[in-house]
Amino acid sequence: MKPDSPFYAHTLKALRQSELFGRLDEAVIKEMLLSFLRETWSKKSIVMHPEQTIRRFYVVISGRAKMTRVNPDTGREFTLFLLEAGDGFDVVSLLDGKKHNVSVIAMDDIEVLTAPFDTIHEWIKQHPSFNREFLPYIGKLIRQLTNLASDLALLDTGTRLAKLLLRHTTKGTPYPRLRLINDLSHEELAGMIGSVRVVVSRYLQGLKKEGIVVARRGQLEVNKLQALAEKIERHLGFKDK
Amino acid sequence: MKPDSPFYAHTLKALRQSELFGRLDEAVIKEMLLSFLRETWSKKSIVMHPEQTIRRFYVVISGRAKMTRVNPDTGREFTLFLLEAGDGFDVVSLLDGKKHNVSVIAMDDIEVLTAPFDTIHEWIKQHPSFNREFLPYIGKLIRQLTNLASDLALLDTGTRLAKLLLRHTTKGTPYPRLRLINDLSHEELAGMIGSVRVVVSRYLQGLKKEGIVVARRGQLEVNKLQALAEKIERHLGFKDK
DNA sequence: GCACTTCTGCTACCTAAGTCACAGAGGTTA
DNA sequence: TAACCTCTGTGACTTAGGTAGCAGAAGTGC
Repeated sequence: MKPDSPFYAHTLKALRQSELFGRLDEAVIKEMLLSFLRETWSKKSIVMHPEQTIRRFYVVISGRAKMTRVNPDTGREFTLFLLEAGDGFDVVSLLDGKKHNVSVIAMDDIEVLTAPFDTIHEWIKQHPSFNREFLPYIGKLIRQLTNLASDLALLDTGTRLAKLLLRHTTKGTPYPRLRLINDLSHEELAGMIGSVRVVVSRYLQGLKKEGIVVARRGQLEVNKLQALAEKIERHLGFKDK
Repeated sequence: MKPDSPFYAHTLKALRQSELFGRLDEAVIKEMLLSFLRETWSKKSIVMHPEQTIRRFYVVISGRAKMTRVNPDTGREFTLFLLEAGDGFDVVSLLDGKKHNVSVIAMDDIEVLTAPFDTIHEWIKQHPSFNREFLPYIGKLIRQLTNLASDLALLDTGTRLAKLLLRHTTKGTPYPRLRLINDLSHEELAGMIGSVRVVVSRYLQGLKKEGIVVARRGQLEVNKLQALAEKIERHLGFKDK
């Protein structure tokens, strides 16, 4: 992407705020941005399917996307990651060069940057500072995945849902705010905790009746942050979040 | 570990055969080995608990260990990784420097090498060749975890068990061999697929009756590799293993 | 060789969480 | 504004997978 592009300024800004690029020297970021191509994808479109995982690396600039895997028998979809501005994919293929059986689907109209794997590999080699940001980012990914897996193995659906909500709630004044997932359908929420629409609906009813959440079609808010946290604590002792 | 140690030779050999160190120059391996300390741990002992994750990095030289997380309410244990010779832990804390809520427990009498995080970070910085081996290794970890999580979310217990067995079976002549997990108790196997002893026993009975596996106390073998694979295929279309 | 522990198999039972089906509310499109 | 689609709520039903408990087999330690 060239500096004279009409999108240059806000794209650069997004990179500056990202975990992967934010702490790099201005000159380095700009150099990298030169190698990136900008793409836009409309809501619900498939940004990357399994066959394409080995080609290019993507960075989300605006909007949300989900990385999913589907059970072809039942048609059930499981969301491995919710990707937002600053997130990159697919990290696995980038690391080991092999195909990865996941799809990435846009949840909003989104903007992404993309560059070939070779370019990223070159950056890792040439810019120790980039490597230094990249490694902790991968650490965060693994952390998320270990939590996801052990939650699935050890907790019931109600607790997993409560954790999902808690994780995305920020204590705001005067009210807490549910970030990033507040407008998702029950179907989507279910996909994120490895369950099914009906079951999520049921549990949400429970939370509504207790006054812990407030919901209307496509809009969810957490009302009693404390009560939500207690609900989870009672069911387990994990502190790792 | 100094070259005159009685364990030097076979430790060096183990490193040479490992994924992380195997392809490094002889001189580099030897230099690294100098910084490592050797420890031994007896079966069932806790090699590392959550509080210790931030201190040192470990590499397994011989024997097996499991990385687990426990639900304090139910006491149920879930095995995130089975670690064997060549595997390192804890990668997450190494990458982001934060505590990680996992324990590592020896499943045999084991030997490990250990070095402070700073040392490993230094290697990553100083030895591009090490970084080059390290990144794909992390890729493998993430791959394993995404599979673990999506299997838990999308597949039934029987299929997960079948996949566990298949994954550790090597086509040998004249018979296939079940590697690494052939002597584990049903309890341990259950921990690896996020289930419970009784349920695993049940499914194993089924497999025995079909002649797919042969088992006696603490000894499990796969007899009909093909049949096992078909059992899984029927239940899903994943090719990612 | 005996006592003790660990593992396996099996039965009976319970329940969380799934499927199916339908109706009405709320948005969106023509 | 009518027709359509998507989302949510709910009831009835099924079932996979869990708990509890016990007995005997197989190892282990003394």
